[in-house]
Amino acid sequence: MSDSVILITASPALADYWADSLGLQDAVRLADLAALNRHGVAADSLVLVDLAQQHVEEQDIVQACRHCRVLALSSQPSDAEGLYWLQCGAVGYAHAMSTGDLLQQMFETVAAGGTWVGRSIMQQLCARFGSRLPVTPASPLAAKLSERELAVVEALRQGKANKEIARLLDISERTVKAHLTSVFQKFGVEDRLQLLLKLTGG
Amino acid sequence: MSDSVILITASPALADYWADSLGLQDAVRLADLAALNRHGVAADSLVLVDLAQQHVEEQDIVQACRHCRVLALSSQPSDAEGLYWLQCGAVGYAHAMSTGDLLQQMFETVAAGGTWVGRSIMQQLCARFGSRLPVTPASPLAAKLSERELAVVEALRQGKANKEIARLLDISERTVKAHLTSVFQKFGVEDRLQLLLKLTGG
DNA sequence: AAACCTATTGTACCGAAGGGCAATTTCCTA
DNA sequence: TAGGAAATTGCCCTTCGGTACAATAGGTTT
Repeated sequence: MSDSVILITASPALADYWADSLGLQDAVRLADLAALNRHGVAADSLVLVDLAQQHVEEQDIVQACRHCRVLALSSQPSDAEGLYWLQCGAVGYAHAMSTGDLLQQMFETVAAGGTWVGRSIMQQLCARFGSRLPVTPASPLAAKLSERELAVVEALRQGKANKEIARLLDISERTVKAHLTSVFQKFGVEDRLQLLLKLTGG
Repeated sequence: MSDSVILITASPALADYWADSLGLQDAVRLADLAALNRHGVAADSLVLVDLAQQHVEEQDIVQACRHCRVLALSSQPSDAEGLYWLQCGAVGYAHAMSTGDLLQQMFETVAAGGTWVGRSIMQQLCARFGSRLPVTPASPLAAKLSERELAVVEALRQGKANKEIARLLDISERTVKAHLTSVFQKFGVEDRLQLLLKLTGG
């Protein structure tokens, strides 16, 4: 079981709803994430956060998620918002006014060490995961690019600069440029930015 | 909830264990995924698959996951295996001999439309993003940008150069640079390439 | 009114990116 | 064995990207 539960919302009514649904009348209540980080709480606490509040700093989210299990609850859920919080380290994301059953469900799931993620978001997460996989010799890219060019492209995909790529592959920066020039031609683009867009389907 | 439940395992004992733990004495039992795809089942069925069996074709997995909610259960769980199945579309992954409580937990989670993912796997899934967060108007980060900065970012998204952006917005190239410098700071990146990666999520 | 924020632009500097021209090496094929 | 493709690198040049140091103007907040 979790050491303690913290409810974070500016709305007393919402906190009441959560507490009633989950049987947590004695849960700690705070106004915002900043307060959580300022005062600190027992490590590994379970934190329910109402996303209605504005001005949530990314740093606050990351810090909170590092120390506690954060369950993000939005009054207007969207996949984008959910992905954002999950990437910051939240272990669950759902509608703030979910039914008691669903809240109970999520609560038990995360309490058991799992992560509660809606179907749509999970699919997006996996889709991105797939698109991030390194280019394999089996992909259509390989047909056009040489082995070395592929290596350079892979590094470029990570946002690396020519100098970094050179160090990475243990070749001179000039050679990196040579490979890139070749790749640009094969793909009909003018620079690394357009290449990246072409690769990632932007 | 689910239209029907299918248990896929070559081990009758394991099928019994699942059925007992979840109170599904009347669940359909099949030997392997191929059988599921061959005969077909009610769409959106909940499928528990024992991963002990060898030679599971990726195509079979993907096809099964497209039509049903697949809960992958391994006798020797590993993050790599879990990630593989989740990528294929599974909605859950855990130890095949998990405690009845945990099985029940997972079962209810996926029945509720969620996804059961262990902590370790979730972290890896998120780690694949690195520090790159997809930013949409729904994300808190986008709210940090001014109207003008958003316009510049939008153009950058198209792979446009500073000079083009300047013409597009009818401002000087210097102003474009000013806006970009501001955006870089707000997003914690060093150049347009990293910004793009952060925006598109790779 | 003073303080402050945003948008705008200029000049200037520096490093990164991209490419032209040319040379060398290695490895594979006709 | 000669020819060719791929990889490698150097030198030099141009353009682009990013920033430091300012300055001006309009709008908002206190």
